[in-house]
Amino acid sequence: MSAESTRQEIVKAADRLFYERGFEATSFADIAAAVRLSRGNFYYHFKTKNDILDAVIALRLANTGRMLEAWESATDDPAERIRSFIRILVMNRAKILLYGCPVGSLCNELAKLHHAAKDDATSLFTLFRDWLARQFSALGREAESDALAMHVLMRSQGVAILATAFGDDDFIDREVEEMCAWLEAQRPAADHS
Amino acid sequence: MSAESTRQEIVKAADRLFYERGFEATSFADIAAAVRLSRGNFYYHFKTKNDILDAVIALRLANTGRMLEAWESATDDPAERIRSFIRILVMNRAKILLYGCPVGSLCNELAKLHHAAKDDATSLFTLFRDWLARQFSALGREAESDALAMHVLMRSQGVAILATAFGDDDFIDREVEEMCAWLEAQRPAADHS
DNA sequence: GACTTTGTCGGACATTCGTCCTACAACGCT
DNA sequence: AGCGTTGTAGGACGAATGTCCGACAAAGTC
Repeated sequence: MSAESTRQEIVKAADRLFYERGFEATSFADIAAAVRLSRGNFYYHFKTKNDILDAVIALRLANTGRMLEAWESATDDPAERIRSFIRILVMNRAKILLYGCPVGSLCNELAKLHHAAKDDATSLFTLFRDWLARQFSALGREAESDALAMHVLMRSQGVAILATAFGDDDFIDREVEEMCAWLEAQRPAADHS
Repeated sequence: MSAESTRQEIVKAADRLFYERGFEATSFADIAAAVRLSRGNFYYHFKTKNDILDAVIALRLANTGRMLEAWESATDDPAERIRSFIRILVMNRAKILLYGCPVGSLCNELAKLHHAAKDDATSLFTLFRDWLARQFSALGREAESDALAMHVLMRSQGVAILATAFGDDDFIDREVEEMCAWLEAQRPAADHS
């Protein structure tokens, strides 16, 4: 097995475990067991736990970037693109009910730990934020595009938190529907000048 | 010092530390140091870490209950009562920017840990949820009162998460204002029958 | 066929974790 | 004055933590 592919296996396993258990609660031994490597051997691939965290964030940034590009290629309609984002809540409902949002929970944990990588984790949000803002601009809401993007982000975070806390499946559907209705209402008023 | 007052000191310190650092990341030694007690002596007051968590949740339930009663005594206007809830985001902005929402982050962490006390933590949300639902009922929205309560809860959770991630002070103000505007729009349509 | 490189293994390390016990100081009661 | 209760101190316990090292198998290079 090449070093690079082993490294990727480690990062993939760490990505999953950091999401499911949290960063602090996941030990070297847990990740090692997940990829069936000896615990000590980790030192060869990653010097510290923070190095793994950096690699996981980099992986998520790359994956998120690809996902956003795919949504952008799928349609020219900005509203439909935004709906693609909103539908994450439905697509990933099973995992969200158990573990919440990977980005939100990581940012929250790193904030509490005053962790150096907190800003890197936040940049995952920034990726979504800027992409959503571009879609709202394309929708003709240039002036408020960033505020609208933050609003969409805010709603999906809130839905994820409550869905996890209550384990409520239907709540997700209701709020997603309401979010889509809100989105339709955001189309700019027709210009009668 | 009586055992009871020492116990309360411990629970108060644990409450703060669980909020600021998270449950898992807070050790017996941390709490002991905060109340200037020897680490080993904890066994006299609390047999296990879970016992402390239970006591912290009980304390939060009691404090939250008192807060809701105070809001209910302060005014007869249900909308103004709901605004009292929304204003938590402004009142506690400093701590929220650093650590997020105490309830949301605790529920999320306990969910990831598959912790037995997760449902107890969720009952903190339930307290707010039922109280908010009663206010919406009093506002004349009986049929949708629970959904509206969940919507308010969802928004405040989302605002807390993003405010923490971005450290954005103004974002809180903007979303609180928008939430109040949304609330005004929730008054039932006048009955013309 | 000797030599270097690459990736893995098993375990050592100091520390910290949650848990638990024993010894003792301070106090109220008789 | 002697006694029992109550609360604290200090430290022991095994397990687990993140970090790190030396030995070694497999593969490629000369």
